[in-house]
Amino acid sequence: MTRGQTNTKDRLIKTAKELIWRDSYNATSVDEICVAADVKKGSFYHFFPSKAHLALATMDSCMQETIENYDDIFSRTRPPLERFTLMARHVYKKQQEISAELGHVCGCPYATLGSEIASEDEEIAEKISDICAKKTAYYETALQDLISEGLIPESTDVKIKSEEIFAFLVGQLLMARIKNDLSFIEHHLKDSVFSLIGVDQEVVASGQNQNRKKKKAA
Amino acid sequence: MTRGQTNTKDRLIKTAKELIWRDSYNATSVDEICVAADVKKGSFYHFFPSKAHLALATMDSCMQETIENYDDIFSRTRPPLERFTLMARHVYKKQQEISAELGHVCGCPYATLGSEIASEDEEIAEKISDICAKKTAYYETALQDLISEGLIPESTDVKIKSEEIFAFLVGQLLMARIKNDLSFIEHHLKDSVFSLIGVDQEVVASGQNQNRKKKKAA
DNA sequence: GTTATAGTTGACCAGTCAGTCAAGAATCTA
DNA sequence: TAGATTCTTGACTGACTGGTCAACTATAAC
Repeated sequence: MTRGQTNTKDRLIKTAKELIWRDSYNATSVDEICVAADVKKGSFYHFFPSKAHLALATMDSCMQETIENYDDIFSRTRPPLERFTLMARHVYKKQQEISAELGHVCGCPYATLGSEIASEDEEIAEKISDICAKKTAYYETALQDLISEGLIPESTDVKIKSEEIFAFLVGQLLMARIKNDLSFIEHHLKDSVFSLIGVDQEVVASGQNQNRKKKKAA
Repeated sequence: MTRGQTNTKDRLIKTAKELIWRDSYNATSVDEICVAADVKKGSFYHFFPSKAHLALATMDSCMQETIENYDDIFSRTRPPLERFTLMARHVYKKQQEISAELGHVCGCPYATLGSEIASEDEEIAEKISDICAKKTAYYETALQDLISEGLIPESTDVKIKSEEIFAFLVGQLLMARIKNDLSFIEHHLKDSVFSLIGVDQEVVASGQNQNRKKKKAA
């Protein structure tokens, strides 16, 4: 073999993602990852100079997936409120899926990893800060569009508001992980986010009616 | 010595609290705790049957402190909004203090520990769920009092709203830990919580003016 | 002063940790 | 076919892990 013709590296990343996400970084050993991925330790260190570098690679992989999903969910062709509705549903679906697969609610992979080693590994902490900035950028655009449509006050500080939304999601996901319980996310996440955004639910409801009427009329 | 005349156990708890809070549970070894507390390993296992039991003890210690603070902050003799104002200030002060002492923003000790080992140690996960319930109970009472005073709508679901507040705080503290930056908490936490509660800032401002007027009149 | 109890000490254990390395196998290019 | 490159293998290392233990000391009650 000369170049990238095996999937060893991908297998390592996929396995590590699951094990670290389910348990934690320090509770997951390189040996454990290797056994689960059916890769010998020597091969591991052929692809990654250290365990921390694998963790970075898993985050890149997660982020790539996130971007694909968010580019769709937060597409500017959608009405801005629908974007948040879709996001809330997506969060729940994803968590349910992972919970079924790994046997435990896992929460936000970035936050879990970051909480654990942010104070010890600067490179990882920086990467997570970067990811946070990328995610809040989606919210910012949507909030700006909400202002344009007159659904939230013009005085709204979209920068601050989007950080609030992000922190709220991270917090809810963390509690879901600790309690191993997705019911709040399933039943209340959307409304909570809407309330946090500061959008008037009645206005929204009437707005949706208008849309329905328009569609019917068309 | 016959009984409780040394402070070895307390020293272990205090040291463990700091090290686990700053780094993480799995990144902090029993040896490390013992050296930092100047306690021999044999003594450690005289007081605690396992490392996990020490972690439980540190949480009890933290919670005791929290209760002392919250019993004051959330005293029903205070106007309910003032309780949240004081809480926001207390969170910042506490974080600043710990950050100065340990060299890094540490966030919420329960959430950090819980995020790391909730999926592996049920006893700890349960204890954290319990702590969460105790904290949200303070919020619930305050929210109920806000309803009584007509500052938030009667339709407010205090159970859900208090969980939202809790998750929001946990999320903000987690981001502060990852970014090692307290500026959001310093400058925006109070207003964010108020906005989340759904209290009208203008009403509040006029209400405070009324209070001032009353005091001046008295 | 004897004895029971509480606390201390440091050597010790088996297992695990992240990481190394030299030798070999598989594939491409020349 | 020869050589270069990429990947694989498994044995190995030294440091560290949580935890044990028997001997020891300090204290208080009798």
